[in-house]
Amino acid sequence: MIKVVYMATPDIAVKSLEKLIEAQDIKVCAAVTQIDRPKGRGNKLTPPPVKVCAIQNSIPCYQTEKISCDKELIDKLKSYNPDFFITFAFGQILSQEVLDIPKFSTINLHASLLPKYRGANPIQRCIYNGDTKTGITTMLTVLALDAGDICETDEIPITQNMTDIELKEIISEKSPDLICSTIKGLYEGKLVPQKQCENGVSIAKKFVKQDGLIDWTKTAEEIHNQVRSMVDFPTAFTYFNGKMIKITETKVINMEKNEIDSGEITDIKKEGITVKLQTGSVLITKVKPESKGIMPAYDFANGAKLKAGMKFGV
RNA sequence: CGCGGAGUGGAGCAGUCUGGUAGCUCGUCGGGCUCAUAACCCGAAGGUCAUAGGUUCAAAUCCUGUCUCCGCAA
Repeated sequence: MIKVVYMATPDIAVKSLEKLIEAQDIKVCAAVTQIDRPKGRGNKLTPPPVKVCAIQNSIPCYQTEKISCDKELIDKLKSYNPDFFITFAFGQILSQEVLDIPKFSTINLHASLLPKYRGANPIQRCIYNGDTKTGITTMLTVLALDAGDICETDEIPITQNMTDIELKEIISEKSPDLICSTIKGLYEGKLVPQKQCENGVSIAKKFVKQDGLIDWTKTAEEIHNQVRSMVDFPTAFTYFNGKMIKITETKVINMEKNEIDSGEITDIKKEGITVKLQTGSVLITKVKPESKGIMPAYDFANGAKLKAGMKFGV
């Protein structure tokens, strides 16, 4: 029986926890997550999804603000005599003292093909940059950011119109198997972790609100990649008549050069709103105005009295 | 009680400040035009104005409570 402690917070990591709980030869001794945080409108205190899942499955769940400083929790974790710590979108840096607790090692699942996209935001960044493939990687956790030896990887192709939400879903589905296979491989000594190649290192920073602002002088592809990479957060947006309009779905129509200096609405039809750019044209198909829900771009155009020749961004 | 916006035929909106006949762009249905159409022309159906009270001769509109949805901030 392999004893593990699972450290994770958001919903992308829930399926992996469920899988570990189901696995016959693995015992999840405990789960560790971030503390409940005020969230959403009204600042309601919300428990992290992993905690909810742990409680439903009667797994002891510990919450801490900073595990490295939490002496009591560290002692508690030691008492389980774990073989592995598993981290997946945990959101805290572990100290060497914590890393040394498990008999075998602490392994981390990272949502990129390392050494590319180390850091907090690999999933959205690869779409934003227009990559055609990404993946998930299990690695040994070391003190340096996502720099540990690679255990196993699984590639994921990124299709033309894939969004961050879809990619997250795929990662959430694929991660459980990779985690299980890695712990078993390490436990049985069949898996030998490989050093990361230091050449292709890149860092994926988190998006901030302002990253969502659409620059209409960019190319059709760049805008399309921006939109689909941040549907979940922060969501690409522009302005129309002084009000914020979020754009949640687009298509690239062409990449022809045009003699204009920024985006201009050229056509409005059922499929959506066509915006012509310096390089290419995008079709905006779904939109989310202030105070409203997501709606087809054509419906928005009808209500907002949008006409060809108008521009977004004001 | 963090700040703010919104709820009006099937969709998206205007009307609310200044109370007095339910409006606009679409969609749907029927008819016409057409070789034909997602185009155009004519006509029709469809709304307890989120909900519960209050004020008033009269409330979508003013006041109060409730529900739902959303933006910001964290």
